Amino acid sequence: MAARAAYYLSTPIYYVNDSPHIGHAYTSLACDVLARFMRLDGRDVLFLTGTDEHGQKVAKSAVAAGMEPQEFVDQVSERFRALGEVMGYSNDDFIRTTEARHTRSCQELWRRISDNGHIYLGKYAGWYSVREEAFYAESDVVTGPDGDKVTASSGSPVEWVEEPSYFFRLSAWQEALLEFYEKNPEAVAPESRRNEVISFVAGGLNDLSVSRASLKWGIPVPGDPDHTMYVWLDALTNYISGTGFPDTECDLYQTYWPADLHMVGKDILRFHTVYWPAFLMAAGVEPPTRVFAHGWWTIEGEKMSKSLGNAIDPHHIVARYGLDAVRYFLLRALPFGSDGDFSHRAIVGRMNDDLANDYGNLAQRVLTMVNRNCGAAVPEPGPFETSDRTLLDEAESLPGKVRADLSRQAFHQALIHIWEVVGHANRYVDEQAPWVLRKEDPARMATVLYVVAETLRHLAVLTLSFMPASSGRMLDQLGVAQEARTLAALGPEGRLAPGTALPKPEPIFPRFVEDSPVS
RNA sequence: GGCGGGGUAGCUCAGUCGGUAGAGCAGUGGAAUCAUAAUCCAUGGGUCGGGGGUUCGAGUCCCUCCCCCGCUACCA
Repeated sequence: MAARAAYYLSTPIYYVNDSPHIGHAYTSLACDVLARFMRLDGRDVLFLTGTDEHGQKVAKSAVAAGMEPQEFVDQVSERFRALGEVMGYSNDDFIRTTEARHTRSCQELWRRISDNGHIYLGKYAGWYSVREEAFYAESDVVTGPDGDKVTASSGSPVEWVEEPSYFFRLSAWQEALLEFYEKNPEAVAPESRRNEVISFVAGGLNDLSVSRASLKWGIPVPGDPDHTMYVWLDALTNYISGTGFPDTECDLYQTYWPADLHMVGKDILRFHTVYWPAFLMAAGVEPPTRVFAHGWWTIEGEKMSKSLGNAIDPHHIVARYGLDAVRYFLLRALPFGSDGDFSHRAIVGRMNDDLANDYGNLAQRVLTMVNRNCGAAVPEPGPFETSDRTLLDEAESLPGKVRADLSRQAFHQALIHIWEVVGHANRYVDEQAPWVLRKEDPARMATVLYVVAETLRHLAVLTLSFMPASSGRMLDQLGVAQEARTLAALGPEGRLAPGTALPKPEPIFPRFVEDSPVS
């Protein structure tokens, strides 16, 4: 059993200036599968997502759109909520950095850091990229084709900024951070990212500018309203705002903080594994247990980019392939943490081979026989033979494997383990040939069909978090009651009750048939 | 430049403490016919990036070179 019943996980809060694309969908999807699985496993889950709505870039976009900033962010934040509905996310809360609860949380975190002596007023002078919300050293800036200064790495225009600024004494936290990584080997994943972070911190840290005097669209610095909090301090704090901070005595905070998992894309690894733990330690707050940085998607082999205009809109692929197929593909296509390629050919392969042929057809072939030959009810099994026991044992050992896989965010491995049983079950059906037994030994046929149905029950419950709708339909077809759809109900105690009436089965996972060529 | 990760069957990748190269997909042949023309079985002569070394024996250890990716540094 889990050492702790509560489980708190978060997506990053998404920057409202971006249009939702497959990358956002992917991060949240990974969290959603974990959240659903943990709930099935009896955990008390808090799954938080939301939007990041402050910053100079947002303010400029609002102006460009002819709107007040708040009006603008209200509108664009809604797109991320809509994405959640399309993708079927089960988040418990949706936080926005423009909410009062967040402002209060941010300002209190600042106060604590400041009271502990880790913030000082200095002067910032340097190149600043509005587009990237980031500062650049002189060495990273080059003169662009138009004579403007741009960053060497991305070509974003930069402007010279010189103003008073509050600084966070990040440089003082090097040793504490290294010790934190050392004592908490699970705190940064995957392993390769952990190495990167350690090597970055070991290379020395500079103090961090955490306020902007020229920026108005943000949270005012406590005690100095001329300054606005730097966007990353603002954004990261959402994770504790969502647990009721600064009311550290409230149930929410007591139950869920520190977070069990912050899921992030690899681009924001450093903010989450260096700055964020340092901010929290400086404020006397415990840092999160684990940060997992996943990889990027390419599209048909091409890097996703604005200039190529090939960013995938989740709404389109869900409309084309179906939600559950998309959910399955995104988590099965590659080892979680690696980069992957989204291609039409690949997703169709997974849909037809794994879902329709292997899994869906297994259910269909067995349930059809049950429907026609067992009075459309769960058959009454006789004594189990070795082959029956072998399959059932394997199905019953699956929850443990999947739980272990998902505890380290190995989604693909969990699915591989589940599909090993799908394959086993198909072979079992062929070997037992219930269509022959139907004439020669109906009692044995009933046992065989029962064993497969029971195996399907395990498979469907375990795929429920990945493909909620399809797996739910399969459980409907197996006559499994809603309250029995939990990991606790798996195993011998929760076996299907013989005699339970079953509906006429319908195919669950459709094959993807290519459109006929247009002449 | 430094650190780290990679270069294994047509494609995507596994390969634990060194012991005669594996999986899935695709291809080929066969069986079966309950099922979404789905399933099952059989089938891989691959210089394991190049070269050298250690060893009775090396994708698996050591050296070196080439290429790819990530992080990071530097640019007088």
